[in-house]
Order: sequence, then C-alpha cells, then structure tokens
Amino acid sequence: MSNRKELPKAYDPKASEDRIYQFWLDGGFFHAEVNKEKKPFSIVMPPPNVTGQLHMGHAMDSTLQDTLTRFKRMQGYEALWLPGVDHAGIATQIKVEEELRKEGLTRYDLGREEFLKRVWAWKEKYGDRIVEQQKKMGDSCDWSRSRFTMDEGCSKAVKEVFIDLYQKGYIYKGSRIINWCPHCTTALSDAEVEYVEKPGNLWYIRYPLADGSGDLVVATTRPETMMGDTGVAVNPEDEKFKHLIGKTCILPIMNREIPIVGDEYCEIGFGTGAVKMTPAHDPNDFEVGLRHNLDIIRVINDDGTINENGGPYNGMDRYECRKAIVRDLEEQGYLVKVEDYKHNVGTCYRCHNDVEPLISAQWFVKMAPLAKEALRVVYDGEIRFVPERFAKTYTNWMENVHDWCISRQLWWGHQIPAFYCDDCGEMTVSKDKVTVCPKCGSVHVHQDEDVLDTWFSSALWPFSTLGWPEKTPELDYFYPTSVMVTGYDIIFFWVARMIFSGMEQMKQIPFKDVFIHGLVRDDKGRKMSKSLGNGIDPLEVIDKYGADALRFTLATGVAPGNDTRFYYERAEANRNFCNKIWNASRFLMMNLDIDDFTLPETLDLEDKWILTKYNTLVREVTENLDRYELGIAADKLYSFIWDNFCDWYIELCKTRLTGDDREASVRAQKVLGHILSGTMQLLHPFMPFITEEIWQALPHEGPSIMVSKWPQADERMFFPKEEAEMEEIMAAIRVVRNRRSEMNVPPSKKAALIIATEKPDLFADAEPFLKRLAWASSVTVSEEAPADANKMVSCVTQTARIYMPLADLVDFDKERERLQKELDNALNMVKRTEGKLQNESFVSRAPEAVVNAEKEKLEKYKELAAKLQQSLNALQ
RNA sequence: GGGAGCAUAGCUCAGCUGGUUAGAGCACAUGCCUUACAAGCAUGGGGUCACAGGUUCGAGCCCUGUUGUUCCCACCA
Repeated sequence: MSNRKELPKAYDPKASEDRIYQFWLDGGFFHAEVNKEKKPFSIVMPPPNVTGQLHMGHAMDSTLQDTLTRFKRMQGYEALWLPGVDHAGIATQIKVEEELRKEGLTRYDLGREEFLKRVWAWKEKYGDRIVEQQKKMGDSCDWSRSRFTMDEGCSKAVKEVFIDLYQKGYIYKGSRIINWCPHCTTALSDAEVEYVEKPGNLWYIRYPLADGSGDLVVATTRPETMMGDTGVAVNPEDEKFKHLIGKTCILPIMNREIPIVGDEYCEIGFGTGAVKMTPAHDPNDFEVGLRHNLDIIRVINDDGTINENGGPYNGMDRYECRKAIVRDLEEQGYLVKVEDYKHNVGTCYRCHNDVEPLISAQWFVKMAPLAKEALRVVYDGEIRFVPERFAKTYTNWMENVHDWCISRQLWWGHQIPAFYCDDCGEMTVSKDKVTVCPKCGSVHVHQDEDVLDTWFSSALWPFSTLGWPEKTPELDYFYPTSVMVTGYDIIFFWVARMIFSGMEQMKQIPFKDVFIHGLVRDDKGRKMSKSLGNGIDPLEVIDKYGADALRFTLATGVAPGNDTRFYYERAEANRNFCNKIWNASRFLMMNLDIDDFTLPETLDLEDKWILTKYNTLVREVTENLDRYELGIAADKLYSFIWDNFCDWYIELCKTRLTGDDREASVRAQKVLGHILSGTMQLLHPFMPFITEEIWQALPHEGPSIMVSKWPQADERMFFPKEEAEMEEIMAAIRVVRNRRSEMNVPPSKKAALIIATEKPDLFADAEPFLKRLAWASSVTVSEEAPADANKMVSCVTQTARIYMPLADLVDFDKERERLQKELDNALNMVKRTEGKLQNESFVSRAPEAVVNAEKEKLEKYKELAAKLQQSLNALQ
C-alpha cells in the first residue's frame, strides 16, 4: 500500500490556494523574459482602476486571460501576462475629495500640489488591494513588470504622443460644445456620456413677434436655457413660417429681440415647427448659430448654477431655475401648454448626474485621419474580433467618430504639456517645462491647468507598458501583443483608442485578436451595481467554494461575447466537480505502489477504450483553446473526467486493483496515473490550484504543473475497434441496470446473467465488469438463448440478448409489451435509415463518410431489431 | 432613426464550419450508506429548438419575413 499520507475526504481549497500561489511566486514561474529560443505570447491586462475592488467583471476578465496565458505557457511559448493599474482620473479624484469632505475640506483648500500628494498617498494605500485580490484568483501575471498609467515611463509616453499629435496637427484647442459634468466639474468625451430615458415635459412657449403682428410658439424640454436664446429657427420650406424669416421676435422675460432664421435643421411638422436656438448649450443650436451668425450667450456656470446672463435667475441651481421660469412664464401668459414627454438625458458615466452641454475651450484629437488606419486594419482582418460581430460594433463607431475631447478640468492625471505666456499670450507645447516664453522672453509662463482624459494614457497601454518610447527588447519581442481580452462595454473607450494609437505611434497593430466577453449579471439578469446592492463579491465565492470553482463557473456555460448570470448553484456544482477530481485522485493514491506512469506494453480492453477517449480529448481541447472556445473545452474536460474517467474507467479498474494479479494491477495503475496527470494538465489553465495540488502528489517530472509540457495526442493510442467493443460491454451493463431499476431490484440482490451473443469471447472476458457493475452473481455466455428464456427477464443491446432469472419479479405481459415497444422503435429507425439510403440524391450528394455512417447505423438497428424479435419470440 | 444580440427541458444556458434518436447544470421522481466521493452512485420523466415561408439529399444551425425581448449607437426641439 501507499506510504503517502492519507488525503482528506473532501478538497479544501483554503488549505491549498495561498500556499500554492506562494510556491508559484517563489518559483518565478510567472516571469517572462525576452527569449529568442521561444515564440512569444503576450497579453497586457486591462488595468483595473486604482480605486477599484475586484468585482465579477474583473474575475471574468482574469479567468479568461489567465486560462489563455497558462495554456500558451504550457505549450512552450514565452508567455507574458503584463499586469497594471489605471490612475482613473475622475473616479479617483472623486474618492479623495469625498475623503477630504469628511474633514470639512475641498481640494481648493489644499491647493493643487498638496491635493496631489494626498492622492498619491491614497494610491499607495489602496493601489495594491486589487493586486492581492487578483492573486486570490490565481492570476499568473508577471508582477515584476507591473505598471501604473502615471508611472514615469507611461507619463513619458503620454507626453511624447501628445506632442507628436500636436505637431501633426491632430491635436488642437478650440471652443466648442462639449459635455460638461457639473458635479465632477469637468468636460467629458462623447463616450463618457450615458443616455438615460427619463420622463420630462415639453413646454410650449409663446414668443411675440417684434412688429406686434402676432407670435410664434416654440416647444422645449429645457426652459432654463432660454435666457441664452439668441434666435428662433424655422424650416425655409415651411409655408407656415416662411414669411417670418428675417423678422425678429421678443424673448419673454429677458425682453431681448432675437432674429428668426430659416434652417434645414428644423423639421417641418415636428413640434410646433419653430425651435428656439441656444447656441451656447446645445450642439445642434450651436451649428445653426454658426450658419446664421447668432450670438452665443452662456447662461449656466460650471457648477450647474445660472450665471449673470440669466437675469432674475442669476445664482439659482439649474433645476430650481426651471421651476421658477415655468412659473414666471405661466404668470406672464407666455406658457401655452405643457405635455408629458419622455426623452433621453445625457448623464455622467462616473457620477450619473445630468450632463450639461455647454460651450467651452478644450483640447481635442482630430479623429478623421486616425480613424482611417484604425478601420483599415479591421476591414483587412489584421485585427480579428472574437466573436466576429463585434468588429461591426467597432467599425460602425469608428466610421462616425467625432473629435475626441481630451482635456479634463481635474488635477489627478497627466497635466497637459502646453505653456502660456502671461505677457504675450503665446502658447508653447513642449515635453520639457517651459520657463521662458520663446516668443517674448517673458518669464511669466504657466502650464495649462487641465489634465488629459484617463483613456488617453490607457490608449497607449500595449506599448507604453513595454517600454515605449524607448526601443526596448521587450517591445521588440512582445509587441504586437497576441490578444486583448476585455468586455464589450469598453470597445469604444479603450479598444478603439488602442488601435488607432498603436497604428499611429508604432505603425503596427497593438494586438492580433480582440477576445470580447460579456457582462456578469446577477441571478435575475440585472447588471451588478453598487446602487442596487446586488453585486456578488468574487472573494466571497472563493471563500465559500474556492478559486477554481469560481473560475470554472465564469469560463463555462456561456457563449463568447454573451452576458452570463451568476448563480451560487453553479459555483456549488463546480465545487462538487473539484471534489470529484479530488476523490478520484485520492482513490488512485490509495491504490498506488508504483513511481512512474509510463504506459505499459500490454493494454487491456478498458485501457484502450479510455486512452482513445483521452487522446481525442487532448486533440479537441487543444483545438478549442486555440480558437478561444473556452467554454467548449471546459465542458469536454468536465464530462471526460466525470463520466468517462470516474464513472466508468475507475470502476472498471477496480477489478484489477483489488485482484491478485500483480501485473494487472500495475498496468491499471499506470494507465490511471497517465490519464489522471494528463487530464490535470489539460484542466490546469482553468483550475490551476487543485490541478497543481494533485499533480504534485502524483509521480511527476519538473517543478510545477504550470511549466509542464502540454499533452500531445498520441497517434498510436487510438483504438477504434476496442473502443467500440468496450462500449458494447458498457451498453450491456446499462441495459441490465436499467431493467433492474425498473423492477426496483436493489444492488444487494444479485442475479445470474445469461448472455446470448455472436461475440461470446468478448462478453466472457467482461465477466468481472458485469459482476461488479451490473450486479451479476454469475455470467454464462453462449451463442443461443437459454431454453427456458420464456421464464426470464430479458434485455437487449445491438450485440447481446441478456437474460436474468428474476421471474418472480416480472409481469410477462408487460415484459412483452415493453419488448414490442423497443422493437417498434428499432424498426422505425431501420425504416427511416433505409429510406434515407434509398434516396438517390442523398447517396449521390452527401459526403461518403455520412453515407457510410448511415449504412452502419442501418446494420446496427437491424441487429438490434432482430435480437428484440428473438427475445420476443422466446416469450410466446 | 441606425446597428446588434437573444427566443432550445420547470429554471439558467451550451450546441464550433448544416450530417446519428438535440445536450449540461440545477430542479424533479425512484432505488441505493456498492471499502474514492451522499458535495456521491444507478435509473428515469421532461423539448412540434418563438412563428411563417424558403434554400438543401438533409436545417436548432443558412436565407427572407413576422412576433416578443434585451442591448449598443445617434439625440428631432
């Protein structure tokens, strides 16, 4: 017996995971180096926010990336998974400001420099938290190469790119309508605005014509902007209003005379047909204003209050103002009517407050020239989206992309490297700090106060993390990266921007494949969110069921790119799977007295069967993983391990392991060990901890399963004939079990089996299996049915008629009925298959293999039907 | 307005380039403490693959349309 220590009955992830992770770290197995002997495989991790705490989305991201990385590493690639953290401008600044507020302070009280010190301190304190959580997931990142978007190298890359794009004329500063968040007090890009349908009103307001000849009614959802109205637009083709173009009307409350202009933008028949124009607070009005030279009057402050242009409403909050102005309009008789109206309101993706469109001087990236290459590489298939449909999401967006507003009125981030002379107003864009104005020589120079959009630095992530702008060996070796793994929710924010940045700076794609996954939702299909309080903490799941169970849950049962719901029941099922694996290996350990798993010269029938299944599994799992079909690969592993290996092969081996034949026992141990350790290797990318634990406990070569060589399908280990024969035995076992179960015969009640078959040797050799797995007291094999068959229970497979003398338990009328039903079924199949084969066009057009399979099928059903008929006759 | 996804067992979902009698987990029913595992074993019930056409020798899968549903983009006041 084994001298190894007794293993506990259930797998305990807590006892293993931290220890194993530390073992991997100590072994340096996560580290990747430039190694010309090997092919590179690289993934840069989408950097989680420094404010962050691991959530299910990260857990999903991690699982997929780690699975791919571990797979490729075992396949012999130099596999780099490069981790990092994002400074997350707005999110982090908000967090620190909240902290300050508790002390009764604002960032302005501290001043920029002091405030930034506080943020850095905060980053030091919380920045590693998520890393610790990623380690709990088992992530095999090269932590020695971890990066931060605001570290020295990344900051250098940011400046370099800014200046490059500025010099090419792709970055410019201009006054345009931008999305402004009054809560975060910063500009946002279009991508950072989320539109939410909200119930609102449509207010109809009367604007009297200046010449007193009548009035004009406009409809608006935003009456609080009307102090900024500088015109009214009507469609030039509109018969109703045509004659008013060129005239003026009086803006109520403000009593300002404003022009009526004709513009196509105004749709005939929509609303009242006349639209108030507020160029400072609406992008469309702004465009119309440009065409007709309308004044631009801004009425809303950065903090969402009304400014001095707002007349009586000066100082009011925008929503207060809305109420006040509606009341005033009504009192003064200008309000014609109010309708309920559902409309989409832009909200800030960080704080979810309503965004205010307003005119402001900001920095922009001109997108048209950059989009061209970014589109080409996807059209041409240089970059491939998996699943493919996301390529369309990407191209649709990129084809219609607007210029990117990149300046943010924040302090936390990369400060824009533009310098202004206080004396002559000259602007200088420079990598190095400018202290003297190059135009007038003044020393009164200050840097632009604004910082860049967080996504500006993320856009450079695939090359900035590898050392760019320096020409490092890492950059040369690992770039372009192999695959980008991320959720579909950040295709626009991030994937799109990495692609055009990569093309512009590196002249090379940043990654070959984009592997897109969906969102993890709660059990009711809702998005997990803080406000709903329905988020499930991955660490809690790990605590309860183990990291392997969590990973397996996230990797299976979902088609690529689709959303998935998280159920504790699924994690539990996968925990049970861990336990199953654990007990299978425990079983082997208890029966193990050899030191190596080299396959024996002689293989038994069941060995050939499992080896055939196993080698098919190796081949398929490898193919599936290569095609990013992780769920399919995992499913195959699950059913191989549970069904083929545990439920059948281990049971079949028990005869040899418990028998007296030493040679036979050794053969079984070798094959068991060979398959189990190979299976652990195949499963390792999905379930790294338990597979390592088991692999270490078994005889093995090398320091760790994670650097062991990925199994190869062995062409000499496919035995189709024996595979089929074994399955004939299994079919017999199943059919006996089935009959016994129907008759409620307990396993303790054994029965003699009398088998009539054309393959007596095969079934005679299977006697131990039949005894053990079909509860046979004895097995008699012959070519003919017994004479007293009519007094026995019978069951039939394609190759055998099996009789059990359990006559006392059986109602022979029912028995006949059952056999007749089975016979009818078989005859139906024969008919169906014959029909197919008699179909001339099927035979001539279907591939030969399909036709042959159909012929085989026909033969089998014919045999089955014949046997059923014989059994039935015996009962007459 | 544009684009995309989904609709398969009671529930949640797989089903890869069309090819055996459509699968899994959970739930359900029956019988089992069979010396790896009751977090287990054995057996079973349960599906006109949303609907209607079409292509094909063959359709859950491809095409067209319909219905329901979800999401993304655009943002008509």
